[in-house]
Amino acid sequence: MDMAKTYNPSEFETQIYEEWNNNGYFKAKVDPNKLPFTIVIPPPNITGQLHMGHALDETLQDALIRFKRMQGYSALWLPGTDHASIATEVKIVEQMAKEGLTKKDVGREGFLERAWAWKEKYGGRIIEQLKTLGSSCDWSRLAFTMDERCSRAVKEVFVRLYEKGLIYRGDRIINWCPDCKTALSDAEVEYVEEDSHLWYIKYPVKGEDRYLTVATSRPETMLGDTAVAVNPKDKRYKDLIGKTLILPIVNKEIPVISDEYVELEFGTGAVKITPAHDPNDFEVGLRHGLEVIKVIGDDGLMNENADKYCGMPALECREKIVEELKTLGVLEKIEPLHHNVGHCYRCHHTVEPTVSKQWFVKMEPLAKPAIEAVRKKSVKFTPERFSKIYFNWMEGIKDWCISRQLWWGHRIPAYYCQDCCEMTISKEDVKVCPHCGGTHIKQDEDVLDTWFSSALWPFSTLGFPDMTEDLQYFYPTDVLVTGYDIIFFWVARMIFSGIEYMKRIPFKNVLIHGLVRDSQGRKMSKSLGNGIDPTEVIAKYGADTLRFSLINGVAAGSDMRFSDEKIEGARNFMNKVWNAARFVLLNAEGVDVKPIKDCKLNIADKWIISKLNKTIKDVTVNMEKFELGVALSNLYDFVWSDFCDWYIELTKPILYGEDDKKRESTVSVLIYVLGEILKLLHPFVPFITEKIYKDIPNKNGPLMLAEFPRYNSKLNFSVAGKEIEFVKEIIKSVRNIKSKTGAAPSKKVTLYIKTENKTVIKNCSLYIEKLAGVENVILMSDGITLPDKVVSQVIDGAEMFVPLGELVDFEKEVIRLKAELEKIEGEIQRADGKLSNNGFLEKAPKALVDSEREKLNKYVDMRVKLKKQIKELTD
RNA sequence: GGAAGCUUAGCUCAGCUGGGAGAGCAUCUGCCUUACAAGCAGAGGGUCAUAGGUUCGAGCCCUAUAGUUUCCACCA
Repeated sequence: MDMAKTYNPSEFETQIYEEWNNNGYFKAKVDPNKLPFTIVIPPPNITGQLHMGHALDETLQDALIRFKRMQGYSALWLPGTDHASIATEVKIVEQMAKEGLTKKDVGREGFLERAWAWKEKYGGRIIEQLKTLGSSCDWSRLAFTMDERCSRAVKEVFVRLYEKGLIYRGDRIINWCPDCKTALSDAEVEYVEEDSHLWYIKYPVKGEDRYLTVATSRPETMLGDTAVAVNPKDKRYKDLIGKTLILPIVNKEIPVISDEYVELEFGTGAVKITPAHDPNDFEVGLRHGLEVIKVIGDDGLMNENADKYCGMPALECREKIVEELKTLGVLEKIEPLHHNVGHCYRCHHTVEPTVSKQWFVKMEPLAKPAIEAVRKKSVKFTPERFSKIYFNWMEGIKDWCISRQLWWGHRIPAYYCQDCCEMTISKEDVKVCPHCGGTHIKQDEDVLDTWFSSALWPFSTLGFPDMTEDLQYFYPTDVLVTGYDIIFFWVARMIFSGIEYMKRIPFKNVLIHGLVRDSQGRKMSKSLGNGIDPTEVIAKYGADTLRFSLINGVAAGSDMRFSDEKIEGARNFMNKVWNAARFVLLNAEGVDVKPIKDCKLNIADKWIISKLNKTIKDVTVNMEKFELGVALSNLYDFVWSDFCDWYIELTKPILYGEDDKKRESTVSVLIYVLGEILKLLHPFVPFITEKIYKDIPNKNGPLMLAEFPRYNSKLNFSVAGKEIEFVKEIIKSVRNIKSKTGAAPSKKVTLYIKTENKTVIKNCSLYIEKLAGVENVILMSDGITLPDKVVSQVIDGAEMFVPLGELVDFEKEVIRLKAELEKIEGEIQRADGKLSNNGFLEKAPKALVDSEREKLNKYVDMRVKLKKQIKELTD
């Protein structure tokens, strides 16, 4: 045995990881004799550094994949990274800015060169960090959303969708980020509540001496107004419908139209319509055939349509317009307004709804079967409630804007002929126009939304569009593990993509986990500086400690608070496992360890084996239900409470005793149970378990390839189990007596026991003596009389007496016994209450009624004995 | 405006198809007992948010209320 005296993970984690990796244990093979089990990693951004969210996500996946691998599946965990279009592009732009360069300066080619160089330099950083966490990914299949395989899949899908009429290009209102200078999808806009104002502006009616007042939160857009709308039911404005207004400042004639969309209560009930800069106005414009006039440019500055305001930032223009309206005398009033304003999810700049020519995916036909798949439970969410969030989003889904005015990403495979102006969509580069034979071809400048390639991830990484062996064997994948924050961005899109292109769902299960928050429940963020860096935790405490602290006791789907205390708790458990293993292995030295089936098992052995067997069942069931937090705490309890606190203590009298045969068999059981514990724990804490396993005798192969323990109904020894529980109660009682009476735990006492279960006590007297600090166990029978002054305790099935001489304060002892009596009285009342209730007797299951009756008898019996003891003391 | 979650010990949270309220941390007491003081033994601590209801029986199911968190929608 070469285990160090203290648990020091930094001494072995790296080495063990290399052993696994170098020996190819992570590689998944297409094996017709095995069932596949597949997880594709949510690809971290190449710009990313490992944070707690990743750590949780990857640990869950690694635990699942290791569990399934040990169960005999051909388990593939497919790793990869995401090119993260916007996020990466922003980084490159920042980097160039330091050199005083802009995108324009270096050009598209130069920019992409830099981006790829950046990817080569930093893209692997997070992969290395994943390795320190112990991730058992098949690195030979490492993918990247912009590698050749994935890019091919992207083009294939784009072309197919276009040909099917599900991708179209058109002028639509989209969300524009003036800072990132690109269009965004609806999902990429976050709404934030802000305080603003509502400006009431009087629009003069043409040829009449009256006004129509409109209310707006964005006066600068009035330059692009092409109508004012009122509700057809609004009596106030009935006569104005169809009339013409003079748009102030611009002095343009615009009509008053009627549209249901206008709310009567809000503002004045009259809405200025700016189709170019508001989604609702755009819709109204379509219905009424209104002109679309853009006044704010893509750079966030007012454009040439804004006339004298041209070139001015929109917000500044707003102030100027308000001033001008004031001088014109058409500003009626200003009211405070609290409303939601859209922001870019990447840079948090205010987004500008604007009309723009973009590419869209028609969502309705795709959403339908995707909704159906979840409804039919072909795809199951864990926890189930997340399917509601999914339905909610999918059912109200709008077309997906997929083009981005960026350079880093998959360039849209649309080619425009300069000669005939025809467009060609093609998987291959187009050099010659298929329409006119011209050669002046320009490819679309835009790239695709990052999530367009992410949506294909479960099959693009396996070889799609080719029906590769991998794709046939490993698809559909089994479980997708991710946070609830990307259900819309990613999960939903993978589901409809898988169904559309593969004709099969991409995964059977979606395991949703929550966010890792700080100890006060706040989101961990760079700006708050409250984040705990997982790489630091790994360096200081080891990956196992981190993994344990992230999983133990955490319920699926809910956020968790993470703190130093949690880490310490986890570390303490690792230390406990380490030391227990050390105890077992030290005692096993020089002993011939046999399989337990060849051992003569004693009562304690049978008890721990039964407990282990139950734990195996609980852990397995909970793993299958994706309740990893519960599974791990089952293990925690078993290892610490049952194995360490009791079984190891129970083995000591034998290990330190004289009987070699007994010692041999006890060591064998210790080794067996420890081995099983290591297997059960391995998916969660792979390093420490593999390290200890090296010293386990009679094993074959590494722990990570060992077979996961299986529940065995033959290993339930219920009689022995009950007997040990009885003995435990006796030991606890003696300890309790000592503690309550102020006697030192080490003080040896004589214990008198009155019980029907004499054999158990005889067989276990050694345990009682060693664990409770008892010198002599005396079984009460005829002819044995108790000393005068004793402290007593009544438990189910036994009465105990300990003479403690002068040490005891008898008044205190009477108080203690009376308190005990009171408890028993309470129990009797409860049981009696139930049993005197006819409803209970008639309707409750018979077994329950019987057990209540049994309990009542037991308590009544205990009451008699307690009363007798109190009487003896007070006489 | 719509939806979902949460409310259990001082703190953080478990609690399964309804059948005697649990863990970790913290607190108190006593222990360096030859695996572990990162430990051992013992103890205290809860009207399960509130009010109704269903049931023989409710922390769990139903209804309402309050507090809290989150998601969606976007009404100018």
